[in-house]
Amino acid sequence: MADASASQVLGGESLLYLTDEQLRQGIEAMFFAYRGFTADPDRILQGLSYGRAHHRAIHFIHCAPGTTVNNLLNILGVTKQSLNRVLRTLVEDGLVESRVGRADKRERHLYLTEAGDALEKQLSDAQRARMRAAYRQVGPEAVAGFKQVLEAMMDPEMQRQYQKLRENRG
Amino acid sequence: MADASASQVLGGESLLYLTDEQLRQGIEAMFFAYRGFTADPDRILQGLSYGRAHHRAIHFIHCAPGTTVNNLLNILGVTKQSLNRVLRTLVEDGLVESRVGRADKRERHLYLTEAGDALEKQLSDAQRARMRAAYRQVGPEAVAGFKQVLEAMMDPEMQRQYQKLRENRG
DNA sequence: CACTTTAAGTCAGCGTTGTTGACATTCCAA
DNA sequence: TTGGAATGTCAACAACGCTGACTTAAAGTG
Repeated sequence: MADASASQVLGGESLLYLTDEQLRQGIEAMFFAYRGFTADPDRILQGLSYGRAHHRAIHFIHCAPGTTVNNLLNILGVTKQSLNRVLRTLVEDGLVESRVGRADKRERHLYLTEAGDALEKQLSDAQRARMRAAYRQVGPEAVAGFKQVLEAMMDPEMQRQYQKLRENRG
Repeated sequence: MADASASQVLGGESLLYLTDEQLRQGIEAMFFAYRGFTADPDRILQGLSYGRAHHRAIHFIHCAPGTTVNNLLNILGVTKQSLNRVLRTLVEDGLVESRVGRADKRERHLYLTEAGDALEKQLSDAQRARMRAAYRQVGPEAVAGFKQVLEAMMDPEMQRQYQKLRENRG
C-alpha cells in the first residue's frame, strides 16, 4: 500500500528503486555517511575549543573572501546571533579579519588571516582525503549520480546558494 | 600541485573528477543536502520539545524492535548518558516501552508504543517523501551511484552497522 | 561462594551551537 | 530631518553532545 507507486511500472521502466525499503536504506546511508563526512574535521577541532560551526564559517569565508556577515548567514542557514558567537571567537583568536565596509559602513567584510588559511587547509585536506578515497573507489559515474541526488534533496533556496558558489568559482 | 594526482591519467581513464574543486563541490553538496534531509522531521519535532536525537532513536527502535540500549548506543554513536536523556523522555511520554530482558535481566529491550509508531510514521513519511521525489527526479542509475559514494564515505565500523541493518530486513 | 565483568541507569557539570529578545549603528527615503 | 529598514552585537536560554563518578543488578568465573 505504501509501495503502491513503486510496484508499478511506467513506460517499461522499473520503479523498484522507489520502495519504502530502498528509501529507508538511503536515509540510513545519509545518516552514517554524514558521520564519516564530519569525523575528520571534528577530530582536528576537538581540543581547539572549536566545533563544526567554526569549520563551516572558515570554509565559506575561504571560498568567498570579503563576504559579509549577512551573506554568510544566508549560506549557513543559522541565526545571526549563532554565527556572531562563532565569528567573534575566530576574530579574537586571529583567524578571521572583519573589516568595516567602505561603501556601506554597516557591513563587515570577512577575510581569513594567514593562521585562518592554515587551519582551513588542515581541515579541508582531511575532509577531501576521505572524499577523494570514496570517489576513487566508486568511479566517476557513481560520483555524478551522488551529486545529482544530493542536489535534488536540497531545498530550492539551498540549491540556489549551492549553484551560486559553483558559478563564482567557474 | 594539490591537484597533481588528479591531473594525471591512469590506464587511459580521466581523473578530472578527483580535482580539489570537484571534491569541494561534493563537500558543499553534502552540507546543503543534509540540511534538506533533516528539514522536514525537524519541522515536525519543533514544538514537541523533541529534537533530532529523539528522531534517530525512534527510527532505529522502529527498524529493530526489541533492541537493547547498548545496541542502540553502538548504532547511534553517542554516549549512554546522552541517549539515556532522550530515552527517558520518550518512555515518560509513552512513545517507547522499555522491557526488562527475560534471558538477561540487566538488558532493557526497547519497543515503540502505538503512539511511538504513529510519530515514527509521521516523521519517516515526511523524510521519505523528499527522498522519493529526489530519487524519481534523477533515476535509478544516479541513486545507485549515490549509495555507493555514501557507503564509501563511512568509517568501516559504520559500514558494518549499515550493512547489518540491511541484512536484518532482507 | 567470592570476585570480576558487564549492562543499565543516575547525578553533576561542562561545551558547542542552536534559539529569541533587546539594542546600537548606519543608511536611505519620505 | 526624521522614521524605518538593514546590519551587526550582546545577553540569556534550550537541546544535546561530552566526561567522570557512582549505584544496582545480573552474569560469568575461579
